[in-house]
Amino acid sequence: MSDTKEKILDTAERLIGEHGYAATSLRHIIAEAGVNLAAVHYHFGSKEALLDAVVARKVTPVNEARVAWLERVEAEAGSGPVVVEKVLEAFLLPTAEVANRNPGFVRLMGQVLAEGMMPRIVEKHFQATGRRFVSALRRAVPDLPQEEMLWRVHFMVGAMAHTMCRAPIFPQTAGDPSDMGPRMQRLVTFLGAGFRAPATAGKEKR
Amino acid sequence: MSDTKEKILDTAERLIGEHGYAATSLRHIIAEAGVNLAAVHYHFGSKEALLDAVVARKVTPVNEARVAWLERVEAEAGSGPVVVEKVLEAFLLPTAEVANRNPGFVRLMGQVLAEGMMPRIVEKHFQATGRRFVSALRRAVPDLPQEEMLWRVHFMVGAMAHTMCRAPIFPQTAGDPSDMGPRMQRLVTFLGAGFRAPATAGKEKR
DNA sequence: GTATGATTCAATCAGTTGTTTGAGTCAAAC
DNA sequence: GTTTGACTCAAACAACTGATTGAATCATAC
Repeated sequence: MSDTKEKILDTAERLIGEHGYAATSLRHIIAEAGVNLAAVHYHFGSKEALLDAVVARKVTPVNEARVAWLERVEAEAGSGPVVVEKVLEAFLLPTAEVANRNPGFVRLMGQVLAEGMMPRIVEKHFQATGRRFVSALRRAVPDLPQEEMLWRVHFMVGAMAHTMCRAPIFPQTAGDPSDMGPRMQRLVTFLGAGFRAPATAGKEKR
Repeated sequence: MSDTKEKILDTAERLIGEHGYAATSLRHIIAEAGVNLAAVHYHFGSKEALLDAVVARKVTPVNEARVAWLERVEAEAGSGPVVVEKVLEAFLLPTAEVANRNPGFVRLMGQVLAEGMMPRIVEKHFQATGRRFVSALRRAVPDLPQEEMLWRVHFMVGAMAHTMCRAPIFPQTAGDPSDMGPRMQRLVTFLGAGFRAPATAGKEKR
């Protein structure tokens, strides 16, 4: 791959991860990358296509790692029940692994989801893997009504996106703030308990 | 309050809630509001100050309702333990109540948090109430280490923000999609179980 | 060496951004 | 009736946006 092309991808990944898609201009990117503006359109065609390329470059291996991990979990479970935390680990920990050698990418993924940018791009790169994991979760929590399951997946996406790209509001005492591992582990604990919770009673409250 | 000023606030609230702060221009706002561009700067001074005014207008009563509800919960608990779900209800259900007569505002609040826009604004309007609820949660889950508590609050904010301003990725079968009540109730169930979960073991996985 | 195709470059396009200006309008105060 | 202050208006500001152009550069193949 051309050196210029790679510099653009790297810089776009970092800047969009930091400031979001709408707030990051092509001129910010090319200035930091030290390349010409026209190179962006030459190599990618448009700003939106650049974002797509940035996402595509790294999300595919992550999704493959997720599915591979999930298949390992399902194989271990055999015909017995799947532990929901194991499914969540298969989904969340691959990003943590990537994050430690590539923090910019994880923030970008969080931004893509949190900013709600380009539903088309989200759909394109996450739909297939997403459905795969929804099935796995359904098997892990079989008693939960389908609708409540899907809401909980929605909650999970929100918590995950926020965790991947935002600094905590309240100061954390912990060690290395760039190490995603521990916080993802905590997230698994948190979400696992959430998925295990009995379905919400249909009563109106208060 | 001037008619023009109110129209600007209403329209800004709706449009920023729909598209985010960076993606909403003042000209979009004034076109839909049917007012003059200069009126924005006359009444508010700048785009950022407009956002501040939009948030301030309605977040104060919501935060007051939250704290009042929380005080009711704490009074009922007396010196006994506080139920974590009750605390979460005090935090989340006031927004659902507002949402049903004012959907634009809740989406805006979600955007403000999800887009990570204006940390200053978030701090200004949420810090005090936030600390109040962190204390209440600490009392509701006293065995949880402080650090893990704060992470869970972080997860909660993410799930909440996402729920308030994004359509679910996977199609939901449910009834009225604009009714925030049921989904907030489900969120309380989900988050409540998450907060109740025992602290994450410090072991490295895999 | 020359032709070829890929890549880079500065310059420019038309359109949008937040913001400012100064003249104009209007109702209430005197 | 005039003055005053609050408000609205069209017009313009400079800066920035994503995108396009056509000439210049480069390595490679012939």
